[in-house]
Amino acid sequence: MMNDSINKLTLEEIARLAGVSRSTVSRVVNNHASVRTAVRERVQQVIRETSYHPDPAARSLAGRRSGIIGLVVPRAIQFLFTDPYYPRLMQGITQSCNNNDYILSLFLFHTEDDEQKIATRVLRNQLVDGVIVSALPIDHPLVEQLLIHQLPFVMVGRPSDSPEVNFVDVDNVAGAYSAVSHLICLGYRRIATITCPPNTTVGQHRRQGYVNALNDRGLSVDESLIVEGDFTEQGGYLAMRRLIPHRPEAVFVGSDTMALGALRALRQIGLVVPRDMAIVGYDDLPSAAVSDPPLTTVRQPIRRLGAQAVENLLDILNNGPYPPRRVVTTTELIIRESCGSKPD
Amino acid sequence: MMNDSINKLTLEEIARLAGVSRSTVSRVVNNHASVRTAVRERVQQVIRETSYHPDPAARSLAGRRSGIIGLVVPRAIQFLFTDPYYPRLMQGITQSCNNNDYILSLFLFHTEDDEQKIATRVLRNQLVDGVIVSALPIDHPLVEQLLIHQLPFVMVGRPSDSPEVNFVDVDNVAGAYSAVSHLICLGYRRIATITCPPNTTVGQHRRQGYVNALNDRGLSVDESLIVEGDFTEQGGYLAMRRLIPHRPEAVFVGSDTMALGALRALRQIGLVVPRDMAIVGYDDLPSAAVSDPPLTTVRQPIRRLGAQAVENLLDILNNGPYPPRRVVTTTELIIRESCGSKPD
DNA sequence: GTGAAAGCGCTAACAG
DNA sequence: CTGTTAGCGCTTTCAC
Repeated sequence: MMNDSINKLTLEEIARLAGVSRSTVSRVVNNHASVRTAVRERVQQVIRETSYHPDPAARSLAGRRSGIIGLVVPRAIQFLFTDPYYPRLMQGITQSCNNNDYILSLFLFHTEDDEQKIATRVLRNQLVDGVIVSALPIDHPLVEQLLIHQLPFVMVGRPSDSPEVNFVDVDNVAGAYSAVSHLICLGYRRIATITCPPNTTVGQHRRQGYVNALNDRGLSVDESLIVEGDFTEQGGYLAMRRLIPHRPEAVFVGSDTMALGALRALRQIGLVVPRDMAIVGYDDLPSAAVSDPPLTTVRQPIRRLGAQAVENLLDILNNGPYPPRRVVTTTELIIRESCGSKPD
Repeated sequence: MMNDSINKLTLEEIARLAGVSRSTVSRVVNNHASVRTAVRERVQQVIRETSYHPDPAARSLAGRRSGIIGLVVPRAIQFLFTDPYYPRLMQGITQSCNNNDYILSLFLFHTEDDEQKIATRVLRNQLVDGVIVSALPIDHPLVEQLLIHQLPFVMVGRPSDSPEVNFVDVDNVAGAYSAVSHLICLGYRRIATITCPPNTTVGQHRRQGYVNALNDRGLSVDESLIVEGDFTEQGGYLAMRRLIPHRPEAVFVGSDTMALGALRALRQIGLVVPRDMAIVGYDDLPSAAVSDPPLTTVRQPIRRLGAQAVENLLDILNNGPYPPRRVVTTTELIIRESCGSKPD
């Protein structure tokens, strides 16, 4: 009655206060070029004073975009979600979302039913403008579904093939290579590896790096020194137990979490790292620095990967899908105590 | 031309196919009672055949609800987000969201700017129907803001006072009490504690449980045996280093993550747990079971807390805010090796 | 460069 | 119990 600020703020209202039309305000809000500078500034002024924010629902109904992107974690890898890797990835993702006024929705599928039901909902509706999917087992159907529905997406980690798929990843072959090379330089010859699951590209790439490093130094690959892990601590523990009878001098473990399990297996039977066996991990999770002994490990910039994935996704949203965005960043070998050391 | 399934599916379209009006379809979709069974079934049939899903944007524009809830992690506790506690909490939350066709958005604030900007956006717009906030430092302004804006919310962990605030929590006083009592039963007398930050209710409650247990057994509280931690591994490490000169026989640590740091401090100077000092943690994170030695700890049902928070929030959304929903669940003492043991 | 007008797909009175 | 009718707040042609 005496104060119109009680009215809900709408474009209309801002238009009235600025003495222009609704369309003009919309243009200003959306940065459309064709608005006279004077007018633009007046409108912006009003928007600031009223601290007006456009209604996202109306926006996504009228326009085509929701301002939301999704992070999809399929059931197949849900058990990995508790790995410290994920919180860091999400930190990177949200940081970039915050910077770009985008919102992140989290889709964790627990059951097949979830996966079915929600996937449909997400894919068919314009609920999200695009999604980020973390690395998947090779040939996981999700990729194809996303492709079919033409929902823009960026994968964190590398897809198996599909030259169309956008991704951000580290060079896992090189990362593993650097770790194993370092072990060789230190004088170890009988070097084993606990791999990531072979049905993942990271599993394949890190194994390849291991093999390459051995080959390049003229060391032969002994299949009995290659044991499969499953990304989990327990998996690392079990793998190490299988490895122990083969008496490796050093082990390159495909992830820090598994390396922690491997350390536990060694400790349990009284073997001392690195005196009795050297260990190198992968990821450089926070726990790697405080394990016993501290882990030498291949650092990957997890937060940055998350942030980069978002940036690429938004770029695709704004500028179209071609060419595919494919970013490969480098790793860094962090040398701590678990690999032993010898003076040069 | 020959196949109308190419048309975008709308309420209108479903109505046409089922030979009813748009409103009727809407009623069926929203489970409004007043629809004849025969009609209802016919409509449902069509919906199934076409696998129609209502447009969430239109829905939230016309109706009042977005079908989205938020998980808010303010900057003040962002550094805790990497704690394994969070992934588990999110698993519980998403599980419950999935079951109720709700979507979770994640709001991680990294900077003050974020906090300002996004909080405004979230709070003022009907972007989310409600939010879940994880435990906050006492008197964190977020609570008041949410209250003022009347955005429904449920806190995981206990608010400082506010009888209006909905929350789910465990009985931390009792949890700590059970841990310390157990140490006393084992024969320890000189029992220290590494606390959670005192500006949190969990810090206060767990400390209270510690004090109560000592008092009830006629043991006096020695302030030099109470050291503050900050929830982090490093914090636990530093706290233990301060504690060591006072030679406690046993330490009740306010969280597993800190307990891990405490173990590291002891290991570093060659003290053996539990022979030289007994340790009990809190949370029962996965890493507690595989630490060296495995941690005796107070288990809280983190996933369940998350799921429960969502259920309460949705209940509030559907049935109004009164009475406040306040759920307190119990903890369970998990006895492993770090506390030592004596035959009865 | 700016305004008018037509929806986006749905919910919610209001009639009947 | 069901249909008709207004919008929800915004984007977007299309004129001017």
